[in-house]
Amino acid sequence: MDYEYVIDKASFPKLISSLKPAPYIFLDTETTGDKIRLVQIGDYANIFVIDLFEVPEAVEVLQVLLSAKGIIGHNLKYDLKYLYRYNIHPYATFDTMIASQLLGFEKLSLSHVARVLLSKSLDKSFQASDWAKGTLDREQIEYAATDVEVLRGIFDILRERLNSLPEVERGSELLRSRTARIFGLKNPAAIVEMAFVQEVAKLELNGIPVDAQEIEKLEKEFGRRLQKKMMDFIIKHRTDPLSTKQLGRLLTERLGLNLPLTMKGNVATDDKTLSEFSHVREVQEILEIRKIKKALDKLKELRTHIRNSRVFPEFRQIGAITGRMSSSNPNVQNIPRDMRGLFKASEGKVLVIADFSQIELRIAAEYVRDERMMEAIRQGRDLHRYTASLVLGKPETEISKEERQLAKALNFGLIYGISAKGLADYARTSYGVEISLQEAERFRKRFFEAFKSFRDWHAKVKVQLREEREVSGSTLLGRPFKATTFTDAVNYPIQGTGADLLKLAVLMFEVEIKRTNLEAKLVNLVHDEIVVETRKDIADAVKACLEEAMRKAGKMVLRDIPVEVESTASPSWSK
DNA sequence: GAACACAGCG
DNA sequence: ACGCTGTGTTCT
Repeated sequence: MDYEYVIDKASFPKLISSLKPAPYIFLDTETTGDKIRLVQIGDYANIFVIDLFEVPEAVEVLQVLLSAKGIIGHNLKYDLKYLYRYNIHPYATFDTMIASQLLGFEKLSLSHVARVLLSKSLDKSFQASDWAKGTLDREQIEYAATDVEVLRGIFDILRERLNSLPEVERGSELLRSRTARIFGLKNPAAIVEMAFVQEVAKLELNGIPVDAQEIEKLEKEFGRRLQKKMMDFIIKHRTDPLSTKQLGRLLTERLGLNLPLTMKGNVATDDKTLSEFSHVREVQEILEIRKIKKALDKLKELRTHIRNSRVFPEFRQIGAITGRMSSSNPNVQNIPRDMRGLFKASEGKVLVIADFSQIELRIAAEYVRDERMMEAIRQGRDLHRYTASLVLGKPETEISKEERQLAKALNFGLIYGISAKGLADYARTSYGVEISLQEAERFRKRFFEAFKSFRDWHAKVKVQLREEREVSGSTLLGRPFKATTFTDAVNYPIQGTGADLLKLAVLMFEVEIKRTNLEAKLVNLVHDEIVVETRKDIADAVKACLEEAMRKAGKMVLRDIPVEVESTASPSWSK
C-alpha cells in the first residue's frame, strides 16, 4: 500500500494538487482525548496520513480542501464532532456504517463490513494504541493508512447496492441535492441518511439546556419522600415494594387479590393490572412508590449527565430497525411530560418546539392509498370522530367521548396490525373502554368495510407472509425493510416513513436557516418532534422557518394529503 | 452477565 | 398491538 506520512509543510503542495480533482475523499481520524492526532485522507490513487501534532498548520489546508469535498468514512459522526471543533466543515458526507445499516447489516464494525464485502480481515488491534506519544511507530501509521484503503473498497460496493434498491416515486427532488450528485446516489432514503449524519453530529455537540439547580433540588426532595414511603411500606408489610416477587406474594397470598400471571408465570403487578385494584390501600401505596421511584430515577439519570447546565445525550442515527433514532446517556426521548419544564433555555434564549400532528395515520392513509381516509384528511376532519361515525353508523355530532376513544384504538390498530383481541385489550387498558371480543370483532369488520384499501392491504400482507414467510418492502422514500410477522410487516413501512420524514424535515430546516441567515441550535428530536434553541429576539422567525421546513418535507414525502405542524416558542420544553 | 419486570416516551 | 432505554431484582 502506497501512502505518504505528512509531518512537514513541504508536503502540502503535493497533497493539495493530487487531491484537488477528486469529488470525494476517503477520511478517517485517530484521536487522543479531545485532540485529533492523525487525519488520513485519500482518493483512489493517493493516501496521506497527516500528523496534526507535527504539522498543526495542516488544519488550514483541511479547512479549505474539505469545504469543497464530499468525505467518506465509517461512523463519520465520530470524526465530524472532532473536525467541527477544528472548524473543518466538509461539503457533504457518506457514512459507510450507515450505508451498511440501511442495507440490513447487523454487525457494523469496519472490520466486519470489510470482511463481508471484501473477504478481507482487518487488524484492529492498533485502534486502541497510544496515539498521544511523541513519535508514532511505523506500524501505527501504516495501520492508519489501511483504513482509507478499506473505505475505497467498501464504498464502491455499498453505493452500488444502495443504487440497486427498488426505485421509488417520492423524493425525486433529492436527486439534485449535493449529497446525491457528489456521491452518485439514487435512493432518496439513503441520500437523506447520508446528509443527516452531519445533523446528528451537531445535535450531540449542541446538547440540551437544563435547570441544573432545580434537578438537584427535586432529586433530594424525591429521595426523601421515597425513603420515607419505602420505610413505612417495608415495616408495615415486611415486603420490599421494589421486588415484584415479594409484591406478588403479598398481594395474592396475604391480601387475596386475584392477579393474572406474566409470561414467565410470575404474578403481574404492573400499573395496568393493579389499576383495577386501586381501592386496595396497599395497591395505592405501591403505585405511589413506583411513581416517585420513576421520577427519582429520571432525575438521577439527568443529573449524572449534566455539564455546564446542559446534558449531552448520545443519539443513534438508526437506533430502531424502522429507521427511527434512539437516545441514551441520558435518554431524552422518554422524558415524562411533566418533567419537560426542567429543560430550560438560558436567559435571553427560548426553545422552539414543533411536531407533526397524527403523522403516522396520515402516512398510513397515503401508503395504502385509502381514498376515503385521504379525503377525510384533506377535509381536515377529526379522524377519530370520523372513524367512529363510519363504524357505528351515526352522525359525527352524536359521537360520545367513549366512542371516539374506541375509534382511536381502531385507527391505531391500522398502524400496529389490528386483531380483535388486541383491540379489546387496548381499548380497555389505554382508554378505559370496555368491549367484548365479539364486539371487538364486529367493530373491526365494520372498520375494514369503511376503509377498504386497508382491508386489502392487510389481506395481501397475510397472504404474502403465508407464502413467502417474509415481507420485503420499502418506505415512501425507499428505505428497505424485511418483516417476518404480520404486525411488523404493517408497522415498519409506516413508522419508517415517519423516520424518513423527520430526518428530511431537519435537513430542510438547516437549508432554511442558512438561507435566512438565522442562528438556531438543534437540541432534540423525538420521532415526530423537533426542538431548537434560539435567541428570543429571532424566535418568531426561527419558528416560521421550522414550520416551513416541516411542511416542505411533508409535501415531498406525502404528495396527496397535507401534513399539519404544531409549534410554540417557550422558555422551556413544556408547553 | 443474562433475563425479566416495570415504567417512561412516540 | 409497533418502536425504543434505564433501573432494579432475580436467575443461572
